Parts: sequence; C-alpha cells; structure tokens
Amino acid sequence: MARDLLGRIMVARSAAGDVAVRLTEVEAYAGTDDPASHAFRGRTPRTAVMFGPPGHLYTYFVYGMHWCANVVTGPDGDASAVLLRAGDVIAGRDLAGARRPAVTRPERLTRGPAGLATVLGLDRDASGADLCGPDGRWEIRAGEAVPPERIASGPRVGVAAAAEVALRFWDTAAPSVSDYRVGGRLRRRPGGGPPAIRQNR
DNA sequence: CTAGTGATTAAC
DNA sequence: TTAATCACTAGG
Repeated sequence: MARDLLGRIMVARSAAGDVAVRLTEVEAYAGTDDPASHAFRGRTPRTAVMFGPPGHLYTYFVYGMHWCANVVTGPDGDASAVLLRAGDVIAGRDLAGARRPAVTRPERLTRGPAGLATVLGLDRDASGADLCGPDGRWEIRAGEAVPPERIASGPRVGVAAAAEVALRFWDTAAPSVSDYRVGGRLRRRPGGGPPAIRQNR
C-alpha cells in the first residue's frame, strides 16, 4: 500500500479553499508486529483508529508542536498504516504557503510529515476521518502511477527501532523528499537525493 | 547541530 | 501523581 500511495493525489477541502498534493514519500508501519509503530504496545485511546477499518486517517501530535498523518491500510483489526512524509503541491499553492508562514525555503514547504500535514490542514480533528466517505473533506485520488523503477526504498526516518527494514518509499524523480536519517541520526544525501538502502550497513 | 514544546503512556 | 519518550522543524 505504501508503494501504491506514491503518485496519488491527496485533496484537502476547507472553507479557505482546496489544496491538492501529489504524494512523493511515505513510510509503512506494520501494526502490532512492528516495534516502530505506535500500535506496537497494543490498542490505546490515541491509536484506536489504526485498529479500525482501512481508508481512515490516523493523526498524532509529536514533540509538543507537530501533527503528522497516516492512512490506515490494514483490514479491520490489523493496525497497519502508512505515514505521509512528503508531496508536491499541485493545486492551492497560495493556501498551502499561507498555512506555513514560517517556511522560507520553498522546497521545504511539503517536505517532512509535519509540514505536509499542516499544508493539508490535518490535525487532531482529522484523526478518524474517512478518506473514502461521502463528506470528502480529505480524499485520496488515483494519480499518475510512479513507475516501479522510479521507486526507491530505505530505512524509516527518525525511528530507532527496526532501523534495518526498508519501509520508507519515495519517488526518486521528486525533489520533495526528506533528509536522510537513520535511527534519528542525519546522514548525507549523495547525489542530492536519499540513497536506497545499502546491501550491508 | 540544537532549541523548542506538550500529548501520551506506563509505572508508581 | 510523576517522568521518559517522542514516526519533527527551522535556522544557522
């Protein structure tokens, strides 16, 4: 599902206008089996939505400042989800920028999960929202599929646990991908883009 | 590199 | 009740 979400269009509607983003970077979290997942410790009030049916948003607040957003992907009872990490704005650029007035470097506007969530208007109130429902405040549409050879993978960003699994996926043709981190440590990005996972360390 | 910030959780 | 942790960002 993480690979499938790359290239899709997330539309966020609001009274102030609409923003549409083409997803370029995501991370998979494998539910209760995954020590890096918020669901690893079982169902809690915060994570309950991840244990519900797929196609819903799971948002969480982190570091006292930021909201990040996931799409619940597993069947009902399975807490799998995919974190939305970066995208390219394809509609509503003015509104997107207005939602992040502190951003000075344009390339950072939708790079990183918290910034992306802010641009899409995703916070506490969005958690549990049905992406396939009739209200359609947030919706994920089919986009131009990313060819498999353009999809790279590597360790997830900012997670110390299970750093060896390559569950982060991104479109190598997109500029809007996060800096490369492993286990919370920042690494270089050879060639201007994050490297695919290495065979041995 | 690092300050900034508060919800969430488990342990007591 | 406390204390540790945290799927991060912006500026330098």
